[in-house]
Formats: sequence, structure tokens, C-alpha cells
Amino acid sequence: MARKQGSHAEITGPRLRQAALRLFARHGFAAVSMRQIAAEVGVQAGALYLYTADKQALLFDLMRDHLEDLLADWSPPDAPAERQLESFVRHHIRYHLDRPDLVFIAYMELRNLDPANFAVIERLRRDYEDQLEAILKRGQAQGVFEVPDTKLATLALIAMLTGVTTWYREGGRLDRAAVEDHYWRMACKAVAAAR
Amino acid sequence: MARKQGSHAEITGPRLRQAALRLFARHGFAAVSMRQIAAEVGVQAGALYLYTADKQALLFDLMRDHLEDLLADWSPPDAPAERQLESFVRHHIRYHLDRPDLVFIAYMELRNLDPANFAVIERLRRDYEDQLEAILKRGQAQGVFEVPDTKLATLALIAMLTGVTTWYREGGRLDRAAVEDHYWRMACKAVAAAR
DNA sequence: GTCTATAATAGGATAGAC
DNA sequence: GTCTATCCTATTATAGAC
Repeated sequence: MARKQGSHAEITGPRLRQAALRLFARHGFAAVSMRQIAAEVGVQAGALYLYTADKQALLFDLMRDHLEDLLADWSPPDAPAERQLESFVRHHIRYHLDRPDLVFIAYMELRNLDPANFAVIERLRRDYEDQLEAILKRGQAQGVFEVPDTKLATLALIAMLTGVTTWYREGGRLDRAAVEDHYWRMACKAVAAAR
Repeated sequence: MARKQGSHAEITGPRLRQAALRLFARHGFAAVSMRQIAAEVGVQAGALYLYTADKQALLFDLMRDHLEDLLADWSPPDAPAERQLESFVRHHIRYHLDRPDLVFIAYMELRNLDPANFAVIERLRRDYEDQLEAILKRGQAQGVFEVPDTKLATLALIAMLTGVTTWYREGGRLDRAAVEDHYWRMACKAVAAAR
């Protein structure tokens, strides 16, 4: 039988990653089959293996690229600790609302990574957390923050901020600027020194 | 061939639920097979269907019972809003640290619920959120809290508190009392009125 | 109440045609 | 570079023996 299409290396690769992203986010890595992904891309299942070593590599590449982007996309401004925190909070919210599917996968599919891949991803996540913890330590040393345990506070703040992805919907009651403002105010108060 | 064991209805049912809980939490609902669960229970796969209608019912029952317990286990004390918030925070942390696997499943496996089951679970989750929001509204009206958007603040606080399950390990650097104290202090400050 | 056996289907991945 | 066809294994769930 004649094949349906010719060669589309440059376009099929990105489309594969996009389809995998969408389907993993909707249904979960384990629940999605290579056949489903292929159908979404518009090719046969066998053809996917021209663009990825296997299903695991598909997941790992999505997560690693996401976290590397997240890290590369922000660095602390040369400013007081409180301004650095504001910058971090606003960037975190913005970045996460822009990429709901990637964020979702990076938090939900850790269990489905091979041990070696898991170690890489955990390292990147730790690097990101360290950026926030450095701000908290600096503010604590300067007396503008009061954070008895900077590691706990870091994880608490990141969990609070990341939670925005579970409820925010475009066109809803609050726009992005308002959401950013509200989270920034709560985060700021949560770590503030008693006055 | 002779069967290995006799009748164990009273014990196999609970063991099935416990095994499913453990495996779903470790590997995810979609990644776990009925054969794996049966092996953990110590029976053959076919025998599981004496205790559950299907795999979906296993997941749904775990989540529903968990959320119903969570709701039944707490009611606001007759006290000022700040004390009610403290009670909620401490109860939430305690309850979640006591049942890490159930909490994990209830947050991670929503995607794997049938639509009808999903609606039931979402209703229960909403009921729980409403309890916290009522406290925030009350404190806001009394002027002890300053929360421009009580719904957003509710979701932000719950996300922050629930995050404890992602890092807390028994026997680690901080004990439960210290963890409770730190989260309570952050939550309290985050919603406090400016003084 | 649990067993073995099996139905019916779907899974990841590969081979070889074109 | 994509196709069809297929290997091999695993899946959920059921049937019928004991």
C-alpha cells in the first residue's frame, strides 16, 4: 500500500513532543500509549521511534528541558531581599501559568522516571529551590525577613505558589496581574519580620 | 490442584485495600496491575474481584473514604478566628502526615477517576476548602485577617500546608511539633492584618 | 473463597517493504 | 521517513473446577 505522507523530520519531532506533553498532562504517563501519541501526531506508532529512543526518553526530555528553562529564565536582581523575593514570586507565577502542562508533568510524573533520570531531575529541582532559599537567607541575615527555618519556608512558599496552576483558568474571575499581586502579598507577609 | 488457602473474607478485603493504596501511591494507579495487587495480597488476580467491582472502584473507594474521614475529623472550635485557623492548620498537617499515601493518591489520581466518580470527589474537596474559607471570611470581617480574596487565600494556604507531605520524613531534621509550629506561624502571618 | 485457565484486548518496540 | 505487519508480553476481567 502507498504511504500517506513523505518526509517530515523537522516537523514531526516537535509535534511528537507536543502531543506527548498534552496527553501525559491529561491522562498521565502510564495511561498513555505510544499508539495514542502516534494518532495525535498523525503517524503510525512505529514511526515515533525515529524521533525518540523510547517512551521513557520522551518523558525525561520534557521534564529536563522544562526545568532547565525554568532555571535559565530567572536570576535575582541586584536589589534588596524583599525586591528579589517579589521578582521570584512574580516570575514563578508567570512562568507556571504559561506552561501548565509542563509544570503538571514535572510534579506528577516523578514516579515514572527511571532512577538515573530521576536523579537528574531532582538535582535541577533542588537548584531551583536553592535560588529561593538564598533570598530568604539574605533577608533573614538583614533582619527584613523572619524565617526560623529557611529550607521549610522555601518549600512552603514554592508549594503555595505552584498551587496556582491547580485552579487558575484563563478568562476567570481574576486576571494574571491580580493573581500575581495576591500571591506576592501573601508570600511577603508570610516571611516578613515582626514589626 | 489443591488451593493454597481457605476462606479469608474478613481479612482479604482490608488487605486488598491496603495493598492497592501502597502500590497506587508508589507507582501510580495506571502503572499498577491487578496482578501486582494480587501478589501483594497473596492471592490470585481473579480472587480480587470478590472484593471489588473493578480497579476503578478500588481507587474511588480509597479517595472517597479518605476525604469523608478528613471532613468528619475536624470542626471549628468555638473561638476567635485566629484560634480556629491555628486549629485547622495543626489538624491539616497532623492528618496529612499520618496518611501520606492516601493524601498523595487523592491529589495525584484525580485524572484517573471516571467522570461520575470525579464529581463526587471534587464535591468533597470543595466542602473541605469551604471550611477554611469560612474561617478566613470570619477573621476578615472581624478585622484580624486581611485577605483581599478569601478563595485564593484558601487555595494558597491549603497548597502550602499540603506540600509538607512532599518533603517530611519521619526521623528527619524536624519533628512533627516543630513542623506544625513553623507552618502555623507562616500561615498566620500570611493572612494577618497589617498592624 | 480461591484456584487454574482463558478470553479478549492492548501494550512497547522492531523488521522489512516502499 | 513512514508504512504495514508482527513479535512478545501484559492487561482486565470472567468461567468453571474444587
